[in-house]
Amino acid sequence: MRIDPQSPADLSAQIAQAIRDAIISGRLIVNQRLPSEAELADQFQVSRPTVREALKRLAAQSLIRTQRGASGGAFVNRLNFEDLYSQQITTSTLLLSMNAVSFDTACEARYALERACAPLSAQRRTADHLATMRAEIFRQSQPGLTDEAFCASDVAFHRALVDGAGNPVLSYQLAGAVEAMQPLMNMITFTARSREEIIALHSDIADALEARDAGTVDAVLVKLELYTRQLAQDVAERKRKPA
Amino acid sequence: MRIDPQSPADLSAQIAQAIRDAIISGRLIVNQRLPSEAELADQFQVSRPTVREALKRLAAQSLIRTQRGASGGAFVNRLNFEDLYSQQITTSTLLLSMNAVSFDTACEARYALERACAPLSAQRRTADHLATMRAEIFRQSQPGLTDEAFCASDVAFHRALVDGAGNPVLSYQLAGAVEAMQPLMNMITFTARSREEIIALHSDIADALEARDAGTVDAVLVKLELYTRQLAQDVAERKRKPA
DNA sequence: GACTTTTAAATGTCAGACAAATAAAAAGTC
DNA sequence: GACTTTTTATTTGTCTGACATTTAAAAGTC
Repeated sequence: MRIDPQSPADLSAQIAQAIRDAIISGRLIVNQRLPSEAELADQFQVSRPTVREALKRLAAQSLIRTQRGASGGAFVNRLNFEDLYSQQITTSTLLLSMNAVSFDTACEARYALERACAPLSAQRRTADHLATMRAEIFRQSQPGLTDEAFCASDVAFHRALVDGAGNPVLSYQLAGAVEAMQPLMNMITFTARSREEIIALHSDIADALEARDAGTVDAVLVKLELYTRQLAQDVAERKRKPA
Repeated sequence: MRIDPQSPADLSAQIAQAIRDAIISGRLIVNQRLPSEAELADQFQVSRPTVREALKRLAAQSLIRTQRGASGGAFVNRLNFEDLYSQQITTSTLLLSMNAVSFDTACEARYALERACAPLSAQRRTADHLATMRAEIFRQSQPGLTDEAFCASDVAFHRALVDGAGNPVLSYQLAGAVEAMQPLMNMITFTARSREEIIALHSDIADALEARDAGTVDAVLVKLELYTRQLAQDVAERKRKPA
């Protein structure tokens, strides 16, 4: 692992990249301890604060974890989906809030992904997944529910659908898409409440999944997508020309 | 923006989270300049190195960029897909190489996502996308091509298919899945060369996309998935019992 | 007015120090 | 000897203060 002191890039960025490469290439393996900060500083011929900045960069990507104390140090982290979920959600939320992608584009991607999960979920969903979905549908039909709680339940419902596919990669990919849209969906439900319709569609999905009927699930998801995008469009128009 | 000095978490992590929250909530908007490191240190009542570690964490996630010199500083970054692609690829590659997910699971997710793009791509692909795909097919059929180059071309082909959907979110999600599998696919093609079959399937896809026939694209992708997973399984078995 | 020089502000880097946590080793106790 | 307590060494977390480097704007010069 070497760096180029003449490079215009920050030393800490170079060091982070060098260590990252070592992890990706397998020269550093999971749970292996990196040299101490002092040793790394010596090795790269930089000061300890510079090394620390590099390590913080890697920690931000969950590539390493650090422990204090004797026999502490920085260790190569085994990536787990928990960490990745939250990062994915943060990224997706920002993409939407910064207008880097339109709601329509995000919505299309979200339902495309969800429909990709549907056949797998119809095939593999367990009784647990079904029970979760039924429970969320029941919660959604409670009259006193706040809009926020309804949206959270909506997210949980779709989460169960996706998890039913039994593929953590798909779950991870969709976590961002679904959760990132919650704030915007919230805004929509505030103005255009139509819970009955959504609940009915959710019930259709649960029924179809119970019957392992992938085709129907897909069809209902298409309906739900159209409905969502229509609502978003209505809200957008109402905003442009407020009565 | 406040932090809790009593919290067990690192101060730099807390500060990073506080700034991250401010960006997500919209209190800090794109291209807005953050206070200087000295001001932030004063505001959070910590030292400048601690602030710097926090900023490096955010920089690692592409949330901010820094400029040196007068009127320099840290600025809220508009997320762009270029940055996100490479992060996604790094993450996906590590997930695979660390055995956090099996090749089979990754493969299933990858083709599920790709099939989700197929109908959109059949509808929206431009002549450009088709030309790219044809060019890659032609390259793949050149006899002198190395295995690495064949794989790279394979990636480029599928990239064009996905990009044809015209949805950057889907492209971004798939970038990781497809590119991360390249090294492993490489390994497979080394042992079980069967380029003709793959090229034939690629041609079928291009033809179907030209005819805007989503159903056929989907069917061919299913074939390709089965073929890929069969190959992977064969290689795995051969490894377990090496003749 | 156009060009050059100076200046100030900001990040990048360094050195050295101390605090706090932690595990291992050492000492003490029964 | 086995267990508990204390000590110690190691390592990260944080601070202070300093200097180098970059850069844009201000000042100066022709």
